[in-house]
Amino acid sequence: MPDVTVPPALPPEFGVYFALLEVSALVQHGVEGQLRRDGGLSFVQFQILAMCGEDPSSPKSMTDLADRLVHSKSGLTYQVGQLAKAGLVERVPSPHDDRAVNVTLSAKGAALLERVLPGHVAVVREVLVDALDDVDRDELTRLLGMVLRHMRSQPRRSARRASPPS
Amino acid sequence: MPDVTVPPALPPEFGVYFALLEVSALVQHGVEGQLRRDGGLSFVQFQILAMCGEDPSSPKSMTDLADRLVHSKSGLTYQVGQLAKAGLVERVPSPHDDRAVNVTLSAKGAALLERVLPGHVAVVREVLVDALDDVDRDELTRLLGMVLRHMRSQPRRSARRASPPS
DNA sequence: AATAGATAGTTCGAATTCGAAGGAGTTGGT
DNA sequence: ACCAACTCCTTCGAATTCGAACTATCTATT
Repeated sequence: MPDVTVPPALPPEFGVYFALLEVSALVQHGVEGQLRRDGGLSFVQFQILAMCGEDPSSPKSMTDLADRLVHSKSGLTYQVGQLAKAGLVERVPSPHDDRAVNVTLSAKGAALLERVLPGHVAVVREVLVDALDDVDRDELTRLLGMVLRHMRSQPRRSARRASPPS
Repeated sequence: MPDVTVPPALPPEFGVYFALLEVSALVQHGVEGQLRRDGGLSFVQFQILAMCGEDPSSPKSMTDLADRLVHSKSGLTYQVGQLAKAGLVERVPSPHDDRAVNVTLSAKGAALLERVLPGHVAVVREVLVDALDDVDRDELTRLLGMVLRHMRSQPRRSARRASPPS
């Protein structure tokens, strides 16, 4: 019998880490089915549409979308291409920066978003929102907001690895 | 200005949804870099190793892993294949069920896991754990645990068949 | 036992993802 | 005006992911 080395247990405060990952994965999975059925959309595509519809007065660049959705830029190029091909979004050259491309919802895209949203809301409610009462839900929102602020305040992705030797 | 913006069409209690998704994506992204650098592992591969090392006395089947990591079975087959090819895990036929395959850490896999874990813990701590004080972190853990229980009480992920409700 | 229906895992093709490399535009210092 | 460094986005190839179809095994009912 191979002696099984017991891997070092993680510190107990890391329960929050695993719980977070699993909850988020389960929510995404639950939502993906609905989006596919009701609108033929992948989760990422839905996120792009939702973000574009969020505030039409401030158009979103590819980089804005990639940062917020935590997606690679090349992946975004691909998905925005798919959505554009389907006539759901339009690429609009930025007036201020000739390098940038803004992505806006087309009328068709806005209509699809509205068609998909009720079912989406229902699934998220069933799977996530209804798991907690109002007080606990507000508390969870507050705590996640704190984490988000903490993360956003940290250095960008160009984080150089601190050489540990010294 | 609120920390968490929500598309106008969504009820306000859905802030928790967007916050959850973004936090989780950022944590994963932060962790991926460290895993790749320190161990040449993808996040999924690390999760598989970590889960196998969690409690060697209770071996994990492919389905166990797929359910817990919220991954497709075919994707798991691929990744376990990669890990086995690298000599990090071993496929062991289940003694109780000839259909099932259990995945166990090899000595090499356990060693790699131990080598990668300290840096991993450091990144998770920096990015997530340190965002909150002890009280808030425990509270977040508790709330996520409640959501998890709620989700798990619902039909399994594998439950997917066209069976007419007679 | 014998059958039907679930379950475990794999294989396959198609779609998606990422990182690296590259083209084009912008910025700031001189 | 110039040049270097930076940013925005796309293209490309390789790796990963999923769902559907399939084989083999288990379970429950008859």
